[in-house]
Amino acid sequence: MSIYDTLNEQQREAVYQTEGPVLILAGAGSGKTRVLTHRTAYLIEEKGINPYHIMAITFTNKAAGEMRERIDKIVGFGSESIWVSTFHSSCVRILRRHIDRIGFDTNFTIYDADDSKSLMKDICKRLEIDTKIYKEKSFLAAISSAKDELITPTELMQRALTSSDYAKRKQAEVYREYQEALHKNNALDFDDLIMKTVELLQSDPEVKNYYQERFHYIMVDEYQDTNTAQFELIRLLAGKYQNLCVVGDDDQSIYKFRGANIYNILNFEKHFPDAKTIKLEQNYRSTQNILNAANSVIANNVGRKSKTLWTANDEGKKIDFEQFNTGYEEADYIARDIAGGVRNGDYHYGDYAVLYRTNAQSRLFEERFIVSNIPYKIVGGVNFYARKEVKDLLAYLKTIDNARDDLAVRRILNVPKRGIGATTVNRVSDYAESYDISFYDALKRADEIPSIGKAASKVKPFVNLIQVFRSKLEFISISDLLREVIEETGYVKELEAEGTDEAEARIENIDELLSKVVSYEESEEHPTLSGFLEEVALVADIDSLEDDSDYVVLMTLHSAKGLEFPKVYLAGMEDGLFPSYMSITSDDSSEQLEEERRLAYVGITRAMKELTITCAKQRMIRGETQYNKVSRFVKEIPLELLGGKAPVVSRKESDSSIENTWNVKPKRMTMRQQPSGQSMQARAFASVHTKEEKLPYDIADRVLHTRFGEGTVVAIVEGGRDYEVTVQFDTVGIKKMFASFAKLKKL
DNA sequence: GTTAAGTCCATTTTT
DNA sequence: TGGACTTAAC
Ligand SMILES: Nc1ncnc2c1ncn2[C@@H]1O[C@H](COP(=O)(O)OP(=O)(O)OP(=O)(O)O)[C@@H](O)[C@H]1O
Repeated sequence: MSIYDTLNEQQREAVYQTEGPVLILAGAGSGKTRVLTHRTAYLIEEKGINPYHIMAITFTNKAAGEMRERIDKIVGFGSESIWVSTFHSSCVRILRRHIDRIGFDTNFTIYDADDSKSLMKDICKRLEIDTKIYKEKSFLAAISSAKDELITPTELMQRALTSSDYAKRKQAEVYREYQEALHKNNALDFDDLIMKTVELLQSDPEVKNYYQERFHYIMVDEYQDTNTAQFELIRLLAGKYQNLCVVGDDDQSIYKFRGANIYNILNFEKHFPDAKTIKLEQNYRSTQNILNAANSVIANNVGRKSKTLWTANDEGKKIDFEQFNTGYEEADYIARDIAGGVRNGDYHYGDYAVLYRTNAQSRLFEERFIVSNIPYKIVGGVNFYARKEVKDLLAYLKTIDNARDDLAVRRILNVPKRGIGATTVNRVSDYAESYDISFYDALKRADEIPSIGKAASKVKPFVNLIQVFRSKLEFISISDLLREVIEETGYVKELEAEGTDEAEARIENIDELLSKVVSYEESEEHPTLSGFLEEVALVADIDSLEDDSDYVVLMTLHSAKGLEFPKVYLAGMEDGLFPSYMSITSDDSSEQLEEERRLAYVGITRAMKELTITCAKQRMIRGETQYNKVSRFVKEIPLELLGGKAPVVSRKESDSSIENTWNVKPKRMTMRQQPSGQSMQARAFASVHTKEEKLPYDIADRVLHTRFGEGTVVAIVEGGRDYEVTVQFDTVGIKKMFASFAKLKKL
């Protein structure tokens, strides 16, 4: 029996249909991703295709890794030479080789959202735009959607000129400036990665030919969420052999807000007239009840491609629907339910996922889970690599690696404080501009810049520091380099001295960064600093999910796409939250509501065995209490599928008592890679320090600090749970710290 | 140039 | 509610 016998008939057809354009259109859990994996294996194993000629595009880096792994399990060889990656990573790979042909240096830097924003701020300042009226964010949004549609600054300007909209013209102008600035910095933003690749392939026949000849077979997962630029990219790459297989579900298109164009999938047969369409109809993931619920919700959308979806699985339990008075009770219920399920041996923590519409909702669950000692991991929110402390240290590494990223250099020039302020930065910047050199090169010539005067003496040590690191680069490992950066800059020391929970969380993140460097070094045969920085630039939070770890996963519905869990909670199912207030009130409300409904469909279909839907009558949203009705999507589920342990009854006895027991606040930053519940809780409690009755020192006493050395106490302020002590140190100056952290010794 | 206090304002979703 | 940004004081 071959492995292809584990597929059903339609799936097998999709696997065997290797030639020409193919659209696999199918509902959730029908094995689309599985088909792609087997199809790739089939190409290699049965068709004798060289893995080198196969490209597979996935939605996340994690999915790419998994696909490669599974192919490897089936075929046993060659999987490493298949091109499996996301759109963004693929483009970076192509551009690193060939972008010089369109006027960039191949070691361009990639700007993340933060970087783009600071660049935009500069530009608005330069163009004297009143950012109270025209917001940076709105410019960035306009530029981003232009790029998703492959619209150049010139084209945008032309469009703007035909309308009399002043704002549009401003946008086009800013777009042009923004692109020029990026070019000058030899940088690309996220959307550029795709657009520039398309530009490259369109303008350079040689490069286009090279890649067309490389990719004989191309496959794209989650095709319903591709945008116009990505479509064009695929069309170009597949232009020669036309062996393009796309896989998707129009009912799961949920990324319109970032440019996804559902017509890519709806019109696939028009784009590729000889396309073969294959539909998969059997769902292997969920129980009948769950599938029925999902089907009845999505049936309320119009203009869908017709699809059947059935399952041979059991009917399963009814969907547990619970309404609570507050979000606290909701979180409490879910926490108890999980704890109970694990206690009974029904599930492991890792079988559970809590899904919600907005990241802000994670907070209540986090607080509750800490109290209940439930191990969890929050996916999403602020990307790990976007956190201040991580970005600071990465900026050091970037600057050491090559100081061409002006933004990175500027970021760390005064971190830690070196007494270099905005004025100096601007003057150096002007100087760099007028001599057409990089910011860092200008810093090196600080003495020659007349306008900065004595500030030059402050810049010198910084440049020296970087040069010293550079000279070490070839002798020490990346992790040791990072350790030295941390040591020399006193970054962690400073945080330690702060002594707050937040600072502690930042230190943990820095440790985490260190271990990521170490694991990069271990995984790579020839680890390089540039290689590490590259890897780090495009990771999404979801990539850090580990399958074999035993923790409850909390994430937004968007992040959950493509995943599955034995038991799923859909929390906050309230009108105004989900569907969101924005979608209900906007002027193209019906369209937006359909997208929200698709999101609900995605959420419901993540569940394999059990689904719990919860909502709260009242909920705190940005400091205000909102009263919400049960989500319309819940009402679209037939009543007979719903059950509930305590449906729609208010539970008096738990009213206020719950809120009052919640006094353990989680740290401000979500920890990465939640360890076991036990140590998590231990740490959470460890941060609640007890105030000492009386301090062993007083104002004007001489004291000793483990890091800062000797100093004199200048002030002691009694705070809520601790004393805040201000000390004038002999060497490092004045520092404020909490007594219980600083552990000062009286001399 | 740095820091503390004070004001405004926005909240979907993210590679 | 709290984060981002501005203003005022050191
Ligand atoms: N022929 C099959 N026999 C047994 N199990 C299958 C079969 N096909 C798929 N499955 C299982 O069904 C589940 C869903 O498969 P997969 O993730 O590939 O679906 P999908 O269509 O990509 O889902 P989604 O659209 O939700 O991303 C997986 O657990 C997979 O192992």
